[in-house]
Amino acid sequence: MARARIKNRIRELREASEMTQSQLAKLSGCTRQTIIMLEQERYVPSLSLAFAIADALNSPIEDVFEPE
Amino acid sequence: MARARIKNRIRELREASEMTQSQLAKLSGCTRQTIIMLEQERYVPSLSLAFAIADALNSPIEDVFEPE
DNA sequence: TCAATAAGTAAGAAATACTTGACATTTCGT
DNA sequence: ACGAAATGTCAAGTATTTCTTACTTATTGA
Repeated sequence: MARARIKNRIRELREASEMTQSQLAKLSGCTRQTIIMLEQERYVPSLSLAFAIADALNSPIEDVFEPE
Repeated sequence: MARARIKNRIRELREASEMTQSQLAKLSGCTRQTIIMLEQERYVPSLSLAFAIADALNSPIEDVFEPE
């Protein structure tokens, strides 16, 4: 559908919380590869993963993700 | 990964805005089928579609979607 | 210098989201 | 009662996300 890109502050918020990629992956129930891909903005996550990550980062979705 | 279900208020908000499924589909850049599936909570949308729909409904994401 | 930890790359498989098209059913105005 | 508009169902195919596995590189500490 060629939908809009979405930027995220995962790395920024993760480092602010002093978490490793592995820790965030575990907390949000995905793999480390997925976190890497997301931090590099190689794809847009599903909404449920977005919620899980926002939760793990103690931030509302809109703080973590932003459409360009 | 067996991620959490997510409830949504798409139908409720769409009807409050007096929009048909087709109109919402067009506005948010997806098909009518997709809107039907989402209203029936048959699957969880991608984050970008979620943003597009929330936008079309003039509501923040957290108002439209909620993890169970 | 060695081992362990953190981050990155890549490729294929599996799962899920999304589209297309065709047809059925309900609702509603005239 | 009729036709049109809105909603729903089904199935098949495409696109995208996510996982798995395996290997690389850099950093740090004992």
